[in-house]
Amino acid sequence: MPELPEVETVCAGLRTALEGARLQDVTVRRHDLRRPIPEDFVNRIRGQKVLAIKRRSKYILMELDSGLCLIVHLGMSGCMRILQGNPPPPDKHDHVEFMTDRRTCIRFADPRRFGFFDIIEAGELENDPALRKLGPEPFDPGFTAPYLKSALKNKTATMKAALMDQRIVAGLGNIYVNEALFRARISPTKKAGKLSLVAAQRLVPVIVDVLNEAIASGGSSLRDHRRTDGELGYFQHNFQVYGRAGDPCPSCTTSAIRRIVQQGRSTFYCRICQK
DNA sequence: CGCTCCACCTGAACGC
DNA sequence: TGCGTTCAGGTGGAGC
Repeated sequence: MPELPEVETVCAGLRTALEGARLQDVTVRRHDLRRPIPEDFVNRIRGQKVLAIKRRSKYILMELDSGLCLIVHLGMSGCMRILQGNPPPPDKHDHVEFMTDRRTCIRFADPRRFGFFDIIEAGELENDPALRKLGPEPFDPGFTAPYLKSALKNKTATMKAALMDQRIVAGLGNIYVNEALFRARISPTKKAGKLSLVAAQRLVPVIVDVLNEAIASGGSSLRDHRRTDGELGYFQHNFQVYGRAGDPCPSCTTSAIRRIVQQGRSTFYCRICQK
């Protein structure tokens, strides 16, 4: 599911429910997620207060008052539900649950079990193997056209592959890479090392825009992505190319949107508008 | 090292 | 209705 905007939307919901609250009960119903949930997981975090909810790329970071940090990744199909009071019986994919001292229940459901939970010392965040290699956040002042051009220098991979690479820029996934390349009129098959500075100057702001718009509309959402309140996000209705194979290009209106496969994933683009 | 491919897992959608 | 096939947002390890 979730690319950066969806994770940011989930974080916003978690902030309201969790910041300043104490994790009174922690329940793990299945340990076999993408990374197994450690045996001592519950004991290490039960009773602790959540100081802050942060986001790095697609990772949710929960800072606890003991100096530990809970890292959560939603994988492809993970979602967080926030429920007040006594929750209904869990269904088969509700794997992890927190009950706070405010009687708020936070439920993690993940049918495909690609998500994971981890606990590290807050001071070790930048050494974490998952976080260490990440490139800049798209909203960082350091994410500029000159940065992007130099990060792509000599790369023979395609633009699609390069923008999916979290070491170049963190947080983009399949949908927003498709949308950003369309808006910047850059072909997904273009060799990344050949990107001109002018094209990079178009690309950087549209990446920021497309993510900001998705966050503003409540996190994109796919078929099965849900916000923490269980409502679907709205941005799915605004995709210009993603999932629109065969439709007329919204820009030139004469050519049809094509679907190709790159790195085993669908790419959608207009062959006329994107060079 | 850079790059591509594939596995991980389940469910939804579609074709016959 | 039912069965088989294909596809899905991410990540990271294998292998070239």
